[in-house]
Amino acid sequence: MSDKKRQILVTSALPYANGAIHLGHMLEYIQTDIWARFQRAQGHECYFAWADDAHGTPVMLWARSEGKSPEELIDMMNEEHKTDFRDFGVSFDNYSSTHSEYNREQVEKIYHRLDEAGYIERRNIKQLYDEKEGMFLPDRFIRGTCPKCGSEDQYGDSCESCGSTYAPTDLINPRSAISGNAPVLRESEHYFVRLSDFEQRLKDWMGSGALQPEIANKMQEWFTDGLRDWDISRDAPYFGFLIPGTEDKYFYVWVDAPVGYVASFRELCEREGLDFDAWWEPGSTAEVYHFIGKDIVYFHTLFWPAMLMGARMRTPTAVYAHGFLTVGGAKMSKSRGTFIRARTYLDHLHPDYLRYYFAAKLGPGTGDIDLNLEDFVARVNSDVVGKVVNIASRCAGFIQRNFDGMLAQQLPQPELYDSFIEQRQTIAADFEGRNYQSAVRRIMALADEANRYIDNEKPWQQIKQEGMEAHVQAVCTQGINLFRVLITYLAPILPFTLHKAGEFLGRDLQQWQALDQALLGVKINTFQPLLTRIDPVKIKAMIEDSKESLQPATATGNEPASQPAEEDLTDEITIEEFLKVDLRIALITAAEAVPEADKLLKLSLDIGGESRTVFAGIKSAYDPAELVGRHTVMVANLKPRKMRFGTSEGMVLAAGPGGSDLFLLQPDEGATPGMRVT
RNA sequence: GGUGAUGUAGCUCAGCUGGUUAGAGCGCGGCAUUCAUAAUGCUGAGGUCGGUGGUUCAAGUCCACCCAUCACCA
Repeated sequence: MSDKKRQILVTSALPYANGAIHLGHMLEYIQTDIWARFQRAQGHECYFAWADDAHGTPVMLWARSEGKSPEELIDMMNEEHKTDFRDFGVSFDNYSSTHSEYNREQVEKIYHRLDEAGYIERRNIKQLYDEKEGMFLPDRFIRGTCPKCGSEDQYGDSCESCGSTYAPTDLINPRSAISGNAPVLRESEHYFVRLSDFEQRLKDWMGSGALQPEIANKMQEWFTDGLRDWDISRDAPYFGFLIPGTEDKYFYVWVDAPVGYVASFRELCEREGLDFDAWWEPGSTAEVYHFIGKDIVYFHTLFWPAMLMGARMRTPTAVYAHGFLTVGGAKMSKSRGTFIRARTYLDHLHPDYLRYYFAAKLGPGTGDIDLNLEDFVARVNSDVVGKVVNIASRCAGFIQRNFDGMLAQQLPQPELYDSFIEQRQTIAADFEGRNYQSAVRRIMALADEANRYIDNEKPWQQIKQEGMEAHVQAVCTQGINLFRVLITYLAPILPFTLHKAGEFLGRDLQQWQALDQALLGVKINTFQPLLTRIDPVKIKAMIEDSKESLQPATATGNEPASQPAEEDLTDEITIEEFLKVDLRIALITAAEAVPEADKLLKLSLDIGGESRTVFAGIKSAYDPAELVGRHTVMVANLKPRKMRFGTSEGMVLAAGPGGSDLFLLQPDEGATPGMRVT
C-alpha cells in the first residue's frame, strides 16, 4: 500500500460491436475490474473507462445484411454489453462507443497533430477491388489459393494450411468472399504513419517497465525486422470516421479503437468534472494502464504509443497482456457448448463464482487460463463457501443466539488478528502485480488458520459449560473479525458477497485501511447465507443452453455417404434418437479435390456464422467447381474425425450407390445456411 | 515457415538469481468432530518435473535439439 493517493486510469480492450460478450471477454474485464477495485480499496483515485469498438468492415456488412443502419445495431449491442458487465459486477466508470463525437474529436486531434509534425505520408498502393460490390477488399475478405503450398480457399493474408503469410495480391485465383467475383487490382491513395520515426522512443518506453518481460521479448522481433509504415486509411465504403480533408478515405478501425480509451475517459471527465489534461498531457503524474489479450499486443505496444508520442500526449504507464480462456482444456467450441456467453452464464450461476475462479488462476504472465468446470465447482465450493464464508457462518449463530448480536469488547487473541493484518502489504503487492492467484493462495491459507482456531477453541462445547459464556463470545468475536479481514482482502474479487457481508456486519468493508481497528463491542445483524455452493446441475444446464443459443453454429459434415443401392431398412428409432442428429443447411463456399485421395473432395461449408471443413467422398460424381455456391444438408454434430489431409468436421448427405451415381441433397429455394433440418 | 509463450502428482496450479528426502489446494483412503450453507480439524497414499542430449561437484531450475498446445507475423 502506498501512502500517497495515486490517480489511475485503467482500460480493458474494446469488444467488437457485432457480437455478444462471452466468458473469454469476461476473463479480461474481471481481471481489470479486480485491479480497479483493489486500487480503490487502497484509497486511490481509480477510474475504469472503455467502449465498444464499433467501426470497420464487419459491422458495415452486418448492417447491410440486416437491412439496418450500423448505428441502430451498435446502439443495441452497446446496451446489451453494458448490462452484461454490470451484472458481472464490473465497476466501470464509463462505457462508450468508438462511434461517438468524443472519439471523433480525439481521433481528428491526434491525426492533425501527427500530420502537422510530418509523420503522415500519402502514397498510392494497389489493392484488390470487388467491382460488383464497389469496394476494396480487406485481406480477410479475399479467398484464394495459397501461393506457397497450393491449398485452396485461404485468406488473403495467410494460409491456414501451411501457415505462410503473404500479400493478398499473391493469391492464386483470388475471389471476393462477399460477392464471389474475381477482384481486380485498383490503385488508391493511402495514408501511412511512419513508425520508424518512433523507433528509439518506443524502445525507451519499452525499457521503462511498461511491458511484461515476455512481451518485451516479443517486441524485439518487430525491431529486428525493422518497423514498417502503418497504413491508417481505408477506402469507402467503410463504417468509420472520414479522414479530415478527404471525401472517401476513412480511418482504419485500429486507429480509432485505442483512441476510444481516451475519448471514453474524456466523456467521463465532462460528466464528473475531472481535469482531462492532467491525465493525458506528457509528463502527467496520473497512471494509465491497458489490460489486453495477448493477440492484440502489437497494436498496443507499437502503434498506440507511437500515435500518442506523435500527438504529444502521454504514453501508457503499462500495457498488461493476459492469455486466452480455454474451457475444458480446449478452445471454446460452439458445438460442445463451451462457447459460453456472459448472459448464458448469468442465467444459471452467480457472478462471484467466476470472478473467484478467474482470480484464483490469474497470474502476471500471458499464459492461457483454463476453465475446467469440475475444478470450478470444487474450487469455489471448497474455498469460498467451505472455508471463508463458513467462518462467519459458524460464529454468527453463537453471537446471535447467546449474546443478542453483540460482539465482545476485546479480542481473546489480538496477536492472531495482528498476524492476519500483517499480510496486508504482501497481499496488496500480489494484487498490484496482478498476481491474483498468489493473493488468493495467501488468503486461503489464512482462512485455514481461522478455521483451525475455531476448531481448537470448540465454542460449541464451551457454551455448555457454566461460566464460559464470555469466552465463547470472545472466541466468536475473534472468528468474525478474522472473517472480516479475509472478506476485505477478497473485496476486489467478490463484490456481491462483500456487499452481503457488509450488511451482516453493518458497515462498508471495502477499505483495507479500516482493518486497523477490529470490530468490538458493536451489534451485528442476523447472518444470511452470503454465497451458496454451486450446484453441478446448473453447470450442465448452462452448457446445454450454450449449445442451444447457437442455432447457426454447429458441426460440419464429413464423409460423404456412398451407400449400396439397396439396403434393408435399419431398426426403428424414436424421435428423440433422431433429434440427436443435428442436420443443418450448409452453403458450400469452397470445394477442392484432395490430390492424394481418389474419392475425397475437401468442402468448406458455411452453416450460418460458422465455417466447417468436411471431407466428402463424392469426387467421382462431382466437379468441385460446380459445387461452390450450392446449398446442401450436413450432419453438424458429428464427432470430428482426423484424416490424413486434415480434420473433417461433419458430413454432407448424399444418396446413391457410389461411383458417378451419387446425388447430393439440396434444399428447396429459401433455405439459408444454419437452418436446422427437422 | 519465423517469433514469443506454455508443458511439474488423477484435477488446477506454486516452485525467485541451479543446491538437503519436488510443494499447495481439490479429489481419493483412514481417524476425529458436529458450531456451521454435508461445512471443519488431524493423518495417509500419489510425481523418473513433455522427450533426448549436453554444461556443472550439483538441474524441474542453464544450453541445444525434438514433440505437443496457444498466440502473433503490421
